[in-house]
Amino acid sequence: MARECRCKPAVDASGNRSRSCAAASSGPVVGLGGRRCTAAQTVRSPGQLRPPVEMPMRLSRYFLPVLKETPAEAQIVSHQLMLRAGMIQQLSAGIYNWLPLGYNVLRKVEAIVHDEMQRAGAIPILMPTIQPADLWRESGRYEDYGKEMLRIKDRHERDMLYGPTNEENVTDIFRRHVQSFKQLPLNLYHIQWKFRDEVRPRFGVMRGREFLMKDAYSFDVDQAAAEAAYDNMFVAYLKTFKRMGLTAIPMRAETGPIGGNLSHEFQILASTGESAVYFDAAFEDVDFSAETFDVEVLKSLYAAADDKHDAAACPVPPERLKSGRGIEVGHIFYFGTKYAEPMDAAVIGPDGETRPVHMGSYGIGVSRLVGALIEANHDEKGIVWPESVAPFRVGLVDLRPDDATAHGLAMELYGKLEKAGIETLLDDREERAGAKFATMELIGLPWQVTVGPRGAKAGKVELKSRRSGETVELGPDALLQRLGA
RNA sequence: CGGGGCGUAGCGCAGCCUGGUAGCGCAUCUGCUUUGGGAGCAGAGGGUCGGGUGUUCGAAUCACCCCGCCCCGACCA
Repeated sequence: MARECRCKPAVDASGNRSRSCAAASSGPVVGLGGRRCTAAQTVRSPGQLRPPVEMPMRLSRYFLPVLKETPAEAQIVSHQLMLRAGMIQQLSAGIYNWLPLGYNVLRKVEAIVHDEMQRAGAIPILMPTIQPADLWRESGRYEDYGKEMLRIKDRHERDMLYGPTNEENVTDIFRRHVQSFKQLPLNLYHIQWKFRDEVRPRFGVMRGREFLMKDAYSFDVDQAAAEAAYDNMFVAYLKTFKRMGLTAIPMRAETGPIGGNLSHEFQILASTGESAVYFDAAFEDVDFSAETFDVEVLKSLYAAADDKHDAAACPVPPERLKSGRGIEVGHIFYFGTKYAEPMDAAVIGPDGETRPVHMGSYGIGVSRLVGALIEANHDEKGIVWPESVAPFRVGLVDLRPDDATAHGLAMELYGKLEKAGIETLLDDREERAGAKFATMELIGLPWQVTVGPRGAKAGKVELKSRRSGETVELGPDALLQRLGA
């Protein structure tokens, strides 16, 4: 793990929320409309919209506690930047508060995962965080799981637990309602908080004790059908990560406490990743933007994390072997009847015979992804969000709220961006130019629009790409057009 | 769970060894000046020194116990 320098110049937090500019008090504070569909290629009916994850916002009225200084406890860059950008705040070891900016990103990631799961045919449900121990005794895992499972008692001294995963729970749902192969295939998923009492939580949300996870569970009549369901999820994962601007390499994996004999983990490549990974150069030729994939080909390509990689036994010739660092963000399993048998989840097949259902489970670390995204997208100045998960798309810098021309133009643009439903964060604080630019770069919004007296006089504003650093001067109309307003 | 370290103002730290009742930078508040890359000057506010017990005339400082957090290792979405 790359460690950042821990030198600490004696400086600190630039404040949020300086007084709001009196001159800026006209106009609506928050737009009610302006909901953008995060899935560019999907059109949802209004009934399918989830609560808005972003609204135009002015910084003087927002809650963005940015830190000028890197807190001592953060070791890796994503943790440092999440703290500095006011995204999260630790409440206890491995347990975090999600502040507005971080929560925005978390919901963006969540929305993409939801969308891709449903496109793949999985059906959303919601299972509880607290589960009765008896259910886990049925599968034998109450005894097997070990100290990672947080065991608690209710007031009646009944054994309960804060779920580290939900195989038993979903199997119980299944067995109570499904009797026939005709009701298959079925894939139920949810996005819910989990708790694993890690001995040593670290790296911020990358390895917390409480974490948000998407877990899907497939039910099929036999192994062949279950493996098709597995492949279906395999492809959905590639699409999901691609949509977040990440390259995820599927690797053969151990099944651990989930069990089973077929498993892949998905590692995204980031220079500061937790483990070294080795993979066939052929992965670099894969078009992850594709709609369809040849799963058999992808499964056959070599890829392994360092603990499973043996240079001597590696089937890939050295000149075709690539290496990098990876972060595990997803893990899929086929485990057959491991839970169905002890828990008596069975269906009647076409032949009239009753047989245990074949299952698989498919996890994505949603909260971990927020950290992983930063590991894969940052520079020395701060975060560089991919557009699909950015907390706001545009950062509008009202450079001099006291300059009538510049301020007027900034507010006009803000109003138009708001009306067009473009997620915009307006920096209307009474701060110096440097502080405003530094904040924008730290929080990493994809597009920065600077409106200052210099340009405003000539009817020009500045548009800057956070990622490339490229800057263009253009008029307000051209700007709005560029941003799709 | 083994080994190590740290808890002093919102953040980052000094003071502790050698006990005498708390300090620096940033942030915050007020005023003036400044204003395209984390401003300057002047003034102000803010701390049961993680908690408890003990030693002492006196404890941030010494001793013991507890709690919390961080790092290395074993373990993991």
